[in-house]
Amino acid sequence: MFDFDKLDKLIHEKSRLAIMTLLAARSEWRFQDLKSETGMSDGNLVTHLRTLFKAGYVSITKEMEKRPQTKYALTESGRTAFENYLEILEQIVNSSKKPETD
Amino acid sequence: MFDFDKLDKLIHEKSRLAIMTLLAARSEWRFQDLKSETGMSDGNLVTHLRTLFKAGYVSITKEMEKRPQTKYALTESGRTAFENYLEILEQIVNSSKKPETD
DNA sequence: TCACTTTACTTTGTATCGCAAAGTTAGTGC
DNA sequence: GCACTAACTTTGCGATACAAAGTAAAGTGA
Repeated sequence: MFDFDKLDKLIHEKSRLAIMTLLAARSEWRFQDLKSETGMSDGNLVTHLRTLFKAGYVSITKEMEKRPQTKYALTESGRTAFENYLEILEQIVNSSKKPETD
Repeated sequence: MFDFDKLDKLIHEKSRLAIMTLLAARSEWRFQDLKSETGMSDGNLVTHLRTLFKAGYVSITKEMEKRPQTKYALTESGRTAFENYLEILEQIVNSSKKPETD
């Protein structure tokens, strides 16, 4: 069996999994783009981003071009955590596709 | 992007994911074996199993050989739900391994 | 027979968390 | 100054995971 406890709880949550997947696919995201892509409310999104930020998984860059703009990106540690998470997912997927004979 | 909303909330939860993975790998499980394998408390385990049962994902069979024994198994619908769930996981894993250039 | 154990379940209480809605702050353009 | 927007913060609700303790029913051992 896998160590399901190793499934990073911070990532293993639909909303944050969506965010992490987005962040992993592109180097940088503006708040508004994340918002429209995920369809989350401001408060909800910002809370999840802060959670990921506190964990060190996401970096926050504030800029002031025309309007205030905040950009979010994966940190190294975030990418590592995400990759580890994906590895466990992969194991689950693979093993369940080829069930062991008992 | 994937439809993360399609990630079956009943399955996408560490404890129940563990249970579903076990149930998918073997045709039948006794309560005690699930308990020792997952390390969960009675109350917690039975609650998760009942949740899955209510969703129609798990069947419960009560027997009386020596001690009372309850056996749990995946239903057809449970297996389907699990496979659908795995499919989304797989998409996430695959896409994140080969990130699209933006 | 009676105490004890085991299985499987219920109840209770706590702590956490997702989420929406509404309010807040600060900058921009007119 | 006023409307508008970005990006928060606050508040409150509802759901839920989980542990711990209690319960019921059946078997076992003395």
